[in-house]
Amino acid sequence: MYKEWSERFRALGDGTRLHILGLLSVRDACVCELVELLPVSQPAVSQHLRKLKQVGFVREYRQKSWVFYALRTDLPPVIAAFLRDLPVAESDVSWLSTHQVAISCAAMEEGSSTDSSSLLTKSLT
Amino acid sequence: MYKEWSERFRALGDGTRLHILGLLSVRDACVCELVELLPVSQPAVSQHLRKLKQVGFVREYRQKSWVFYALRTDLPPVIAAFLRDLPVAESDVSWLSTHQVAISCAAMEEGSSTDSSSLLTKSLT
DNA sequence: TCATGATATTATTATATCCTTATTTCCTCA
DNA sequence: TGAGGAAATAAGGATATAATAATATCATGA
Repeated sequence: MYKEWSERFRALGDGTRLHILGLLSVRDACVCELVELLPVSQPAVSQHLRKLKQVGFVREYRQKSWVFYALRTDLPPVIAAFLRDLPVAESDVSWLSTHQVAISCAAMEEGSSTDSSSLLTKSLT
Repeated sequence: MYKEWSERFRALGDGTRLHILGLLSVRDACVCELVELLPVSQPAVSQHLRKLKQVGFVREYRQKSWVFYALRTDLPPVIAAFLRDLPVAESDVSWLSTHQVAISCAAMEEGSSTDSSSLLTKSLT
């Protein structure tokens, strides 16, 4: 009866995963960006993302060479409410706003317009 | 930054503890009642209660020979909202409603009126 | 199709978690 | 004050978790 919710909460019960969710609440991000912003190795980030995907908190989509992760829009209301209030470090927000490596690269490589914000508004398929 | 919340969620990340919180959302209960309703030993129940107390989800108070546990009323809003929606097995609800061992004993022993419901409405000190 | 870079998986280790049994502590009340 | 019951703590073992390093997979573009 409580198995599903205990799994969801275990997924939230780790500082690194909360950090990831906070970052994704600012904008979608690819794995390499998360690796830059988090104090753990790339495999560790991958494993955390897998866990977050298993419980249905994030989805992934491929953009050029990069795998982007995004918060799902069909989160349980309690979880969605929590993530809305989740604080994000100012330094993280500014990094994501300015130093957008992968998004810049993607935008350049596909020769699209200078509006790279379209990458941030992907809807859940 | 995320330490406090990850600890709270780790406390919720266990089926037995969610079960306990569900029971306490019906009414306050003493440890021996929880032991009867849960499929684990008395020390295990005590340890779960300690963890729930450490993160501020429950409080304890003594009533005669028994230690009662109750949900705190100053929970973080997200947690309070979750607990309001948390389902409780019908069998648990009926056990707590009818087979109220410790409360009956306490009421009898202190020779009080037949209204044992006062025990259920303790406010947080 | 092959090389490359991005991500995922595997193997391993250290630590944390959760259970049990045994024991101790702490109230209550005779 | 001391006997008895209720609950907490301690000790120990099995499993889960989270990190790393090493390796494998996979998509892209030349």
